[in-house]
Parts: sequence; C-alpha cells; structure tokens
Amino acid sequence: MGVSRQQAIQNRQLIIAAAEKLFRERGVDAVGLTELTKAAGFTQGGFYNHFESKDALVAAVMENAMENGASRLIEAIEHSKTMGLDPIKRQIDWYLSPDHRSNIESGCPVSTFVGDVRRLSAEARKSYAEGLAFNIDCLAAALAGTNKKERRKKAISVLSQLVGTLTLSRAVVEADPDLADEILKDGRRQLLLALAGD
Amino acid sequence: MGVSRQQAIQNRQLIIAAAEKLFRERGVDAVGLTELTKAAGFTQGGFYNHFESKDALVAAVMENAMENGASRLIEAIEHSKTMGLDPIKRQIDWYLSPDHRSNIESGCPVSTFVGDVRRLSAEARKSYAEGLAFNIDCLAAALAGTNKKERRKKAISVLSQLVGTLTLSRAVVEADPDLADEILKDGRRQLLLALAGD
DNA sequence: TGTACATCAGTGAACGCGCGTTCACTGATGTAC
DNA sequence: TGTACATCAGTGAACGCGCGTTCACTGATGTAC
Repeated sequence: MGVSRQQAIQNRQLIIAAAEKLFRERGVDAVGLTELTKAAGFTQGGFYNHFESKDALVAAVMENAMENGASRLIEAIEHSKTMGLDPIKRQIDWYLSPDHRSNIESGCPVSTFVGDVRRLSAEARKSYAEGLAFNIDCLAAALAGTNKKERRKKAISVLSQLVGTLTLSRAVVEADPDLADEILKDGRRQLLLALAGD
Repeated sequence: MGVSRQQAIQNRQLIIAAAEKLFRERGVDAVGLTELTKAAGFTQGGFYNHFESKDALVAAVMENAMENGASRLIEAIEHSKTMGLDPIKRQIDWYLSPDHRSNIESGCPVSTFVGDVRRLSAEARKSYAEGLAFNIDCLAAALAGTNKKERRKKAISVLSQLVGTLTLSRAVVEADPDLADEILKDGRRQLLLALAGD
C-alpha cells in the first residue's frame, strides 16, 4: 500500500508475467484471479486497479506473449546471421528440440496458444493473428531465394510444419514418449530435406 | 424414471455425444455438467448414474472421439481406393478445406484436441495417443512406396503438416480470414508438392 | 523548502453465481416365484 | 402366465466451494501552495 507510479507499472507487468506462465501451463479457464495475483505477489483485490476484467488481462497477456516471441525470433535470426549460420536451419533445430518441447512456460507462443486462441476474446485473437503474421514475415525474410512470393509460401509451410510437429509431440509426450520423439525427429528430418531440395 | 437397460446405454451415448460437441467448441473447462446434460436432454442429477466424475466423462469422450475419427479415416481411405483415386491426395484436399476448417464439431479429433489433451487426465491422454498412433498407421498403409519405414516417416510428417496447417488456419480465421486462407492453401500446395517429389 | 491534502495501488472481506457432486425420491423396467 | 418385489435411470433440490467482481479502508506517493 502506497506504491510509486513507476512501481505500479512494474507490478502490472508482474501480474501479466505470472498470468502468462499459468495460462500457458494450465489454460486460461483453469487459473483463477486469486491464484494468479498471489503468484505475482499480491492479493486479488488490487487486480482491478490494473485490469478492467479477466478478459482484459488475457488480451494483455496474449499481446505481451506474441511481442516477446517476435523479439526472440528476431534475435535468434540476427544471432545466426552474425555467426554465419543458416538461420532457418538453426530455428528448426531449436524449435523441434526436446528442450523446446518441454519449455511450455516460455517457448514459442504461436505453438503454445494455437489451440486456445480460438476460444479467447476478439482482442486476444487479434494479437495472436498479428503476432503470427509477423513471425511469417520474419521467416520469409530469413529464407534463401530471390522470389519474394515463393519465400512467403515457404515460410508459411515451414511454420505450419514446425507448429504441427511440436504440438503433436507435446500432446503425446506423457502418454507415449517414444511416439513423441519419433514425431519430433521425423518432422525435423522432413523439414530439412524439403529445405535442401529447393 | 423407469427406463430400459438398453435405453440407458443409449442415453449414456447421448451424453457423450453432447459433451463431445460442447468440449470441441468451447473447451472442457468452459462447459458445466448442468449445461451438458441439458444439451443431451436430461437433468444433471442423473449424470452420476453413467459416469463416476466429469473427468471420467472427459476420458469417455476422448476415447469415443478418437475411435470415431479412426473409423472415418478408414472409410475415407477405402472409399478413395474403390474409386481408384489416391487416398492421401484426397485426404489432404479434404483435411485442408474451408469446410473441414469450420467443422470443429465433428472434424478430425487429432487437430481439434491437439492443444487441449496435454491438460486433460492421463486416461484421456492415453486415448488420444492411441488414436494418433492408429491414424499414423492408416496413413502409412495408404501411402505409396515399398519401404515400410520410409512410409511411416512420411505419414508422420504429412500428418504433422496437416495438423499444423489446419490448427494455425483455425486460430486466425476470425481475426484475419485472408491469412487463414493463405495458410490453408500454401500448406496444401506444399504437401502435394512434397508428395509428388517422391 | 515545508506543510496539508488528494491520489490511488494494494488489502482483505464480502457479493452473487455456477461449478462438481450428493441425496432422497419416483416409477417403469426387470426378476423371482 | 400373473403377481409381488427389487432394481436403478432419471428428477430436482441442496451441498460446499472457488469463481470473477465489488467495496470500504489503508497509507505511502505525488501535488499544490
């Protein structure tokens, strides 16, 4: 009680960060505001000083998650380029790794929220769609080839395969770990083959 | 009040069917037992004559959905074969169609539940994993080529691309219909190209 | 610069509501003789 | 075959609980003079 304006803005971010982590792992509906604000270090009453409703928080979380995801993608591509490596191949290796599969908490939001976003508010859906469009643009720019339209088509199908492979592998990793690993490896192989075949 | 054993078994199936539809569209957590049993034509009190808990219903729904999905896949493949058409190409055309995209109610359960299953009970996850394994076997059997291992790898990567393309397209179809259509078309093109390139 | 007051982030209790689940009851179905 | 009784699917009210949200209050921060 009695907190500077600057601290309040930081606290808002703490709530968003705590919510993002919980929403990713358990889903929006399964996480209550009491638990969520407690995880951020507060009591539930103060929540409405920062957000108009739970829906407004969900929208803020989605926007934040997609923006951070985009930033991380840009950084990864830049990093690969400065090291003289193929950014797409490196992205595939990371995306379809067991590490990324188990990192739901802070992995790529495009995959983590792909099944949820359809049931969220229009505002959250908009943030997701904009984030996805940005991811496609980034991948297209990083792909080899001079034909811009072809690069875009390639970027879309590469991202679709990345998302499909990762989400399928995650879906069965506990019930059938061998199948989950097989999916991850075959998806990776297929993508690298398709990339080499151009 | 006074219902034959046979009728009771049918009623159980009515509850499962109503639940599957609602769970697909809105998610398990967002649908209560009162609404669900009412949709099936009953009051909530009788629910526990059929299921031990909501979790048990979810498991039954997942098992039922995956089994029906498998049956439909087999039928579709058989149908294509008797008509002398490539079953994989036809599957791709149907799977990545706007019709299937909008048919969440009874479309392929592998895609519809891929994002949810991770957060469901171990029993539901098991049904999903078994259903997925069966789908892969079916696709592998329907693929061209004599090398069994290669057919399986191909089946896995084709299914991953189908699921990734459809779920991404569904995720943005309301916020950005043009992007959703683009994803569907590019995924389809890429899959048919990859198939032709073998 | 110092003082008095307004602002507002955060607290914690409370609100109505719908959740999953339980239970006493009903009455046609199914069974025993 | 007909009668008496047991079974159990379905009803509808009720249970405790946690949900999202509201509210009176606190007290350091920020502002006005």
